[in-house]
Amino acid sequence: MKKKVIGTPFQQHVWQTLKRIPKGKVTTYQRLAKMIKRPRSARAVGNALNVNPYAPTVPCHRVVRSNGEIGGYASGPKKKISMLSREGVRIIRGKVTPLHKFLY
DNA sequence: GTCGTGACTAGCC
DNA sequence: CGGCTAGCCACGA
Repeated sequence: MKKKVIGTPFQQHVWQTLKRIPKGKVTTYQRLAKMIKRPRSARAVGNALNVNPYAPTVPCHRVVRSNGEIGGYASGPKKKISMLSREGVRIIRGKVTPLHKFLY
């Protein structure tokens, strides 16, 4: 079994950082971008998640916007809300509440 | 709350 | 190889 999915160091870093987030916690695109030394690449981060070959391995549903909004999800925003709600994250009107409390 | 601009990468022709 | 477009976005006015 040789999983040689490299893609780009950028994407790998994004996935690795996202994977290290504990359950019941969430993060924002901007914060995640800063973690990977690319504070201006919040977009690239979102793009990386969209193409992530580790879909079930990378909890992309734990990533929300800085505004606390769910943003989007490759499998459907409803799914994202359902998963977060299932982990104990309170979603009100499609937004994480209180976001700061669940921020990693 | 809305509008417009900025910054980064991947994919396609 | 070179240029252009789109994306799970963010911030300031």
